[in-house]
Amino acid sequence: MTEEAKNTAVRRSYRHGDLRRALLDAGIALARSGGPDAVVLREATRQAGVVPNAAYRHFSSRDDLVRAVRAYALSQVAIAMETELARIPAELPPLAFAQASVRAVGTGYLHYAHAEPGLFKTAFFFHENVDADTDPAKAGRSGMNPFQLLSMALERLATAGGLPPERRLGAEYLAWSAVHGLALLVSEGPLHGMPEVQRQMLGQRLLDMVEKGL
Amino acid sequence: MTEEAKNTAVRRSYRHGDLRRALLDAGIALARSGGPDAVVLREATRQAGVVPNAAYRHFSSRDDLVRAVRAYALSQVAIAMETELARIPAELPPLAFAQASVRAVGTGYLHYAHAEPGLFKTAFFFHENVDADTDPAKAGRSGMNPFQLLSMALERLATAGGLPPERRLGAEYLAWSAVHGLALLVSEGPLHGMPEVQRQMLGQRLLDMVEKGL
DNA sequence: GCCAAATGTGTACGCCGTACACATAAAATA
DNA sequence: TATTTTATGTGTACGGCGTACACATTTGGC
Repeated sequence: MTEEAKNTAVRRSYRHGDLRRALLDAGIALARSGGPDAVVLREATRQAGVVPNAAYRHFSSRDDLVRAVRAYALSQVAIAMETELARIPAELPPLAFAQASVRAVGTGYLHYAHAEPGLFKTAFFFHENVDADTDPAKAGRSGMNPFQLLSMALERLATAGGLPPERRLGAEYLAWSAVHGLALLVSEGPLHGMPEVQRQMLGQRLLDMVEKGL
Repeated sequence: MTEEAKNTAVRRSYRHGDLRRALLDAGIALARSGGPDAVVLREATRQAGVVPNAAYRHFSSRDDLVRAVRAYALSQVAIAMETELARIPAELPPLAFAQASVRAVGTGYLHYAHAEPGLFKTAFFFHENVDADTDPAKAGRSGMNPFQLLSMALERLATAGGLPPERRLGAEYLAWSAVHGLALLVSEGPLHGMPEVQRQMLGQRLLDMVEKGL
């Protein structure tokens, strides 16, 4: 037992080893199964096998913990988008490549919202404590956040001639609106639990709509 | 003082008069300034000048009170939509009338989301306790809920030939997605506090997108 | 080896939702 | 009108939450 007292295990020594990590993991697990409201500080400390107040050595408040979980969730969303982007054949003609990029970021976004509703909701749970630098997103794997990835895709589209310059400004928000709305209906709204096939179908039609209507 | 001890007033007699109404009013006020999470039962009873447990004679739980507030908020959304629908000149040619209808319901929805972010969020706060008959909405003034009003507008569009039959199925959800997404970005998201003009502009462009892309 | 900094503990407070027994006013019945 | 039932508000209590403050223990630098 060279290394004991790890993240989820109930440690035996006074010191924990990496309590911050353990609390974050617990917070992520809680958010995964219930969204941001389910991230309760005392429960996280319980899972880490530590007294409630120990958390305050690593997070200044419950909200601070939620923020950390949100940063994680946002990076996961970014990764989901990047994964879809990576599937695009590089040899595609410019316009097709750009269109595929827009669809890819949308698909990744929708996919994550369906696969991890709780974390998705945590990632884009505005409402409270929105500080400018955190919003709309934190880091991704490529160093870009979800919003930046969307902007990039739309810029590709504009450059390739698929998006008239006069419609460029604010296009991120229009596309984001459409995709975000469907993501919510699917992840926690009336479309929750919809069969996979129908969900993908609806996602594709929504992206058609965005592409045609932008 | 023929009638005293009304809604917000702190009554003097043992009986309140209409505690249920007073609690609902308080709940609405709380939701208005902070969304569903701000609806705290004890505060509502405080505002009604009554002991906490008195609430349980009228609402079986806090969630029950929130549900009542949500029903109110939904009816207000419906009314906002109906108000916009009423502005449409009846003598318009069928297709134009149908298109105007779709825009009207979208505009009403967006307008309410901007004017009453807290209540809007309460109205469409899925996530918890979604029971089939309550979802997606409760009653409006015309007896229709927001979702039904949207469906009606889209049906007009389909009938007028503005929406190909093969694209009719699920069109409500596509349109709803787009509008709902923007409503969220505006009411509690990164677009919160955006100047009125820009907001309306963005709303119109979004509805353009929906119209062209559906 | 000693001291200071970092990290976990103990105790306590005021919120919250809500269960249960009790008090009182209004309505129904006689 | 007198009495009983029912509706409605009160009192007390419990456990859970976030978190403030003082205290204990370990670790790391000198």
